[in-house]
Amino acid sequence: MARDLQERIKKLIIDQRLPSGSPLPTEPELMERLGVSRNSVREALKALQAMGIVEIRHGFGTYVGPMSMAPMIEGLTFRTVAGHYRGEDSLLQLLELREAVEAGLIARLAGSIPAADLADLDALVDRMDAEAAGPAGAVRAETDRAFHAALYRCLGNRLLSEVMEAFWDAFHKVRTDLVDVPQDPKVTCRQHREILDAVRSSDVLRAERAIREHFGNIRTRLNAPASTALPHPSYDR
Amino acid sequence: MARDLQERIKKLIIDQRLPSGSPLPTEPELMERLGVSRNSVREALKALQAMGIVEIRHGFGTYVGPMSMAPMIEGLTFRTVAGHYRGEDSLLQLLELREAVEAGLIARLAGSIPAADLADLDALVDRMDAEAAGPAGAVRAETDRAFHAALYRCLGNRLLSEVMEAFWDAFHKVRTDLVDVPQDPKVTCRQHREILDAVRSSDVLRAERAIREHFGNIRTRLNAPASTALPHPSYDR
DNA sequence: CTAGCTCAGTTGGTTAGAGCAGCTGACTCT
DNA sequence: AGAGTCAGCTGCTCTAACCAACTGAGCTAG
Repeated sequence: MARDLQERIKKLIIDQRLPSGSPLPTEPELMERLGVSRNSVREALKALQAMGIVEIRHGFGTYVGPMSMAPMIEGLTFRTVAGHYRGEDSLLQLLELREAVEAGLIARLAGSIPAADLADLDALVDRMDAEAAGPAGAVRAETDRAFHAALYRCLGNRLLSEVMEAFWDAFHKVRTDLVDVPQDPKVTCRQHREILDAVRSSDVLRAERAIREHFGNIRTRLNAPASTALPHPSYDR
Repeated sequence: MARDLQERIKKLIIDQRLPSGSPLPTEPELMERLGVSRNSVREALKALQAMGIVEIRHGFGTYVGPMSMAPMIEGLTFRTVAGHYRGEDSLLQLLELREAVEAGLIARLAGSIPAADLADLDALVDRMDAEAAGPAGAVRAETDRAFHAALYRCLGNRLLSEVMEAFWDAFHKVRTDLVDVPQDPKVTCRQHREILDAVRSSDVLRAERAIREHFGNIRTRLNAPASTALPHPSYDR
């Protein structure tokens, strides 16, 4: 029945064509319309919130959610962390997934990427160089993220962008929490520039090779420290 | 605080290295251990259930979930349906995502796929032929699904397989519910066989081309019927 | 007249207690 | 010894009350 409740609320959203951000009926209203107690309504809403379908703002109301991939990040992160602690190579599996998506996309990019995006990417690689040479001696994670996001922006596929960012986020979270990955910022910069140059020159094969090399590099570094499995590394996410 | 509760339960699972299927404390036990009311415990568990992290069995107990991608399917399906009804090309975006993943994977497959898997794939394509020539005159969806699942089985990446099946499921659900896609079973069979042959002959480029052609075919059929947007096609999922 | 504060009303958040419903396992009757 | 039954666990739903966050109208002070 709880299951059914969720479906009925979803149906409400779909049937009324409610866009993201639209206000949903208040809890008492839903109680009456669905003929169940407040408790059940709340449990259904909680579940829908966990799936990103609704957004609940305390003292304000309930709204149709942004339909982002945020809940997927959380689920994926948890799954990967749990798998890692149980000795599975879940982090590597996540990396392979990222590699597959990006390698499959890069072909569509080469040659059709707008000049404006290329300029943005140039700026990002320049920033990587600066960060590598700077006091930290490492490329900031945010810069790496921005590069990969900017790369596929021109495809005009919101779902694609969000899924890739979700994968990136989950990977990043788990990596920083669980394993101490050595960085060679010079190599990182070089590989990103190679990807960019390949895309710019419309060379599909070279672009795909560059992407795979980049991920191969991450993979190598991942295996290097033998997956530091701390005895009880308090999980705090 | 509800947020915090979920985190504490997740931390419980992680810290104790509980594998999928392990029993979790009962609701009264969680009440006491976490110092909150039963209602709050239940809402947290509902949210975790929606993310696939726990599994609740009425009259039996609460268990660590299978960590499958099932919740993602649901979220993705809903997102796609909602987007479609609002006039977005969300179904096409989902298809592009599938294409990207499969195109990015096929290269790793060509040449390294075991003979046993090839035999399974042969059998599946044969079944497709039989179904196409049979009374229904169309390839069963389950057969198509099985083909794509079997193709990447040998990569030994559970996450990958599940994500791809999740994408397939979401796509299939939305397509069958929303748009009336014309099928040419002969073409479907031919394209699957071409993919299989390309993989068997270790021809990376040909395999990738075959995959892209297959998805291109689906894409064409998707656009053909001008996305039948019914006025109020009662949503029942 | 306006800027800021205050307070009432609305909305979601939490607690408590009671009874319902599904499953298991031991006990009993045949 | 086997099948039926019942007590006990488990999660599920409901009711009712109060807490906490936010909004907006109205008031007060500048």
